[in-house]
Amino acid sequence: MPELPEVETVRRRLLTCLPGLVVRDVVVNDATVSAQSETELRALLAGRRVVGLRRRGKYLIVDLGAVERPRAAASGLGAGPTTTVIHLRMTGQLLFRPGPADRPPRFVWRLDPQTDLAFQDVRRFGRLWAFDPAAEEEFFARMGPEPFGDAFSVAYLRRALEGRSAPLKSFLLDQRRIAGVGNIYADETLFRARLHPLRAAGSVGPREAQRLHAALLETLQAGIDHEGSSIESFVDPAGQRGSFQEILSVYQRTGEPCRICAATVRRLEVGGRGTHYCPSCQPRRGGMSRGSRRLRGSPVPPRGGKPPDGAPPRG
DNA sequence: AGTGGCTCCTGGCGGC
DNA sequence: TGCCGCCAGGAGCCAC
Repeated sequence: MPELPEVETVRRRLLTCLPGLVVRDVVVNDATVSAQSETELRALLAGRRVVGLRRRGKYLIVDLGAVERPRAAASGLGAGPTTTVIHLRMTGQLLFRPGPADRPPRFVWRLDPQTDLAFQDVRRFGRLWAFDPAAEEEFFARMGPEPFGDAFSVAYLRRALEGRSAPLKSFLLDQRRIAGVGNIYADETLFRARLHPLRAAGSVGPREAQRLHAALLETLQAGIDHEGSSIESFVDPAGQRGSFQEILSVYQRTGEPCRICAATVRRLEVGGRGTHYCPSCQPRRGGMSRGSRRLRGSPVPPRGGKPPDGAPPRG
């Protein structure tokens, strides 16, 4: 399921071939893919050249320039530049050469020179938006900072965690706090940070917050380096699968031995989402490390107090 | 405001 | 073999 590393992988692949092409036409085969009609989308996209590819969280942004020959554009909606946004959600795929499929792509961009960019999406959760670039800020107004951006500092993370009773797992999945984290990278991040997914976000101490910050960046970067996780159906626009799923520590490894300590990986449900963790590396009580059994059963540190955190850095 | 639960959607899978 | 029901989850919506 496409999260930040998968969307970034798609962006990088598209970057090698999409910019410079001109959208000649838009075909919508499934009207639920966009709140806008095929006619509206055509008016906003057709005749425009792809001038940029960006990513915001799990959203892929395709920047289109102004119509170069205005007479060719549909009238009524102007001919200025357009920002298009695509969310792949669970099973969305942008493909240049779609394989045989039971159903037609949900939408197709017909490009010049002769190329089709097709959006295949079995579960039909994916979405497409198109709007004036001036509306972009409002579109993303409620989304939290980019993990790799300057705004996502340890200080920011500590402020965001402060006072929250929600479990860490739910906190990481909340796009208003941090952009781009989904179920796979949330579980893997908490494992790397040695934090239990049910720990209240507000119970995380300063050193734990620092660990969580580092773990998130390391986990996401590893995902990007491996060109994403192909757990269900993720493939990049050339049809290539990522390999991050081959090095997962806990996600979907229920019942298997932890790669660090050999304890059995467990599964529980948090906020309706399957959640995987190592009960030994990620103890329920704050900050307790493997081997720090003397602390087992000790009370949760008072809020704002310094939690026990003598865990050695994991190497 | 924060939090949790429900909903959408469909292929795959286990159980009978 | 065939059918039924459950499971996966991103994000919007709603209730409390």
